[in-house]
Amino acid sequence: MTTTTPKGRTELLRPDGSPVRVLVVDDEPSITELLSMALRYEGWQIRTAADGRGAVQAAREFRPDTVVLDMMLPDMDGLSVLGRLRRELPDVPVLFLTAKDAVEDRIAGLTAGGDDYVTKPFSLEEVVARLRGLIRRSGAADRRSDSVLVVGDLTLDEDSHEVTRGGESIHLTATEFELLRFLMRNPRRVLSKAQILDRVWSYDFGGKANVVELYISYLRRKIDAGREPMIHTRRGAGYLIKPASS
Amino acid sequence: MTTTTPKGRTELLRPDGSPVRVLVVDDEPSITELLSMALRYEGWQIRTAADGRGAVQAAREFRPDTVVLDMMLPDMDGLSVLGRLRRELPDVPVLFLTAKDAVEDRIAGLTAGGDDYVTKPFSLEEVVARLRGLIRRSGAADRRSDSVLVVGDLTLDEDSHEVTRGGESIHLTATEFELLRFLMRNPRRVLSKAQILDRVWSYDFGGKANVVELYISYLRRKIDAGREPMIHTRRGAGYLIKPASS
DNA sequence: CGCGTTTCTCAGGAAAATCACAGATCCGCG
DNA sequence: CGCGGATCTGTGATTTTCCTGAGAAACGCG
Repeated sequence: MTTTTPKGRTELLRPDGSPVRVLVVDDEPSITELLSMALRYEGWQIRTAADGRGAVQAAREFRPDTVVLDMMLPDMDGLSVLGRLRRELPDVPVLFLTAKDAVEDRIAGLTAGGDDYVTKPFSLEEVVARLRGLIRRSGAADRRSDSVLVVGDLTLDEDSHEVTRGGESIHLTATEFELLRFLMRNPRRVLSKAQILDRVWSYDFGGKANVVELYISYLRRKIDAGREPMIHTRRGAGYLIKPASS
Repeated sequence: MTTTTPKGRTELLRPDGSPVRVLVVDDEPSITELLSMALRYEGWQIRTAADGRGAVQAAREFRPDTVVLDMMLPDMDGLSVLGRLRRELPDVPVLFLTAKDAVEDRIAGLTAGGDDYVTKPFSLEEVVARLRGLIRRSGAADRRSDSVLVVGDLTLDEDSHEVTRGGESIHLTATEFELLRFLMRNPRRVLSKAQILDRVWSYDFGGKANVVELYISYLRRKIDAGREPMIHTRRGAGYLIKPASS
């Protein structure tokens, strides 16, 4: 089920109308904190655990709808934790966090059941998007909630990664796509460069804030080219997207 | 009966609209877990058992539409289990799991009655495809549900393994066929290399994700050669297939 | 056992994406 | 109207990702 808040944000809810519950398992407090903040902001209920033992117990008590699981835990290896979680929560999809390099070798079978993973360092937009996807597809939320964001004549499909304006298909790079998704998930709302940087770029990004301007510029060329602009600058404040002519 | 979800996935249902029920029998928890995840994702209801005794009991209670049966069980040999299962479930088709080498001899005779088998290590695509075939042919699901996938002018017949584009027949190797089937069962959806690997390659595959690129390349030569391409790369995300010109 | 086919590894090169830098442009304000 | 900070964008270096040829190993089959 989805509802739309007065501000235009859509949020996922469970069929009975209660908030989605997410268990976050990672031993680095900075990560669990970062994720907690971001996921609470989505309107979800969060519980955190720092190790496998705590994860299993939290799973038992908290009965989450989905789990974010770091594969690198201090007390037991990721696969054992996964096994025990599965015993507690057979139908709950898991989003794995893995180190960038450890990826290739053995994510075996992990995505087979509809699970998913992101590599560290991740961007919050990516984690949120993937969690939304997992929840949506698992049936914990109403299945009819679909994967298409619409603002005016602009559409963005999170499954096919397809973006269209006025029916015309538009090709975006991965970063452009995430930036546009973030804008479109917050239509008519001014987003500061800092917010955008924190959300769309990975948490360890060391570069200049100028990249936001740069990518806004890229997006405009592709989205607004020739047409009535939908992406607007609020000098000294940030950017916002809204339907043309309003 | 088949229904089509909003996302374009088709799922098998029983004539009364309830989900298909599958009993999975294997003594290795990692296998039952892997299969449970994958088969649940197909929208089926799963029950597992770890030995012959449990299998018979589960059969009696759960009344599955089909059974996945490891022929190597701890308590009794495969044939006895099969016999007792048959007494409980006379008309239910069975998918045998067997070790790669111990195959040919006796299994061949067993499949005469409409059953089927796959050898360990298997790929999930293969298991799912064969189960779908068994269910379809057994009449547990509506018989009209057919075995041909169609995307644009590309067709793939899961029964005859025939592939055509624009009417022209195309010869694919086994791996190419499974990859294309997976793509075509998820048209217009971006599939990551990890997803593809987990689904199309066997669960013990230790190689690099580069094989996916390689086989995509093979497929393109055969499917897209000269024509308008249907297989598309989403850099940093994965691959997807969709009808040409859209 | 030998041959053709299939599967897979490896590595070079091509293509695309990301980002820093810097000069151009815009805007609000005095 | 002119200034200064904020924003925009062209250029090109760097990094990442992807494609594909060549060949080795495994397999299937007669």
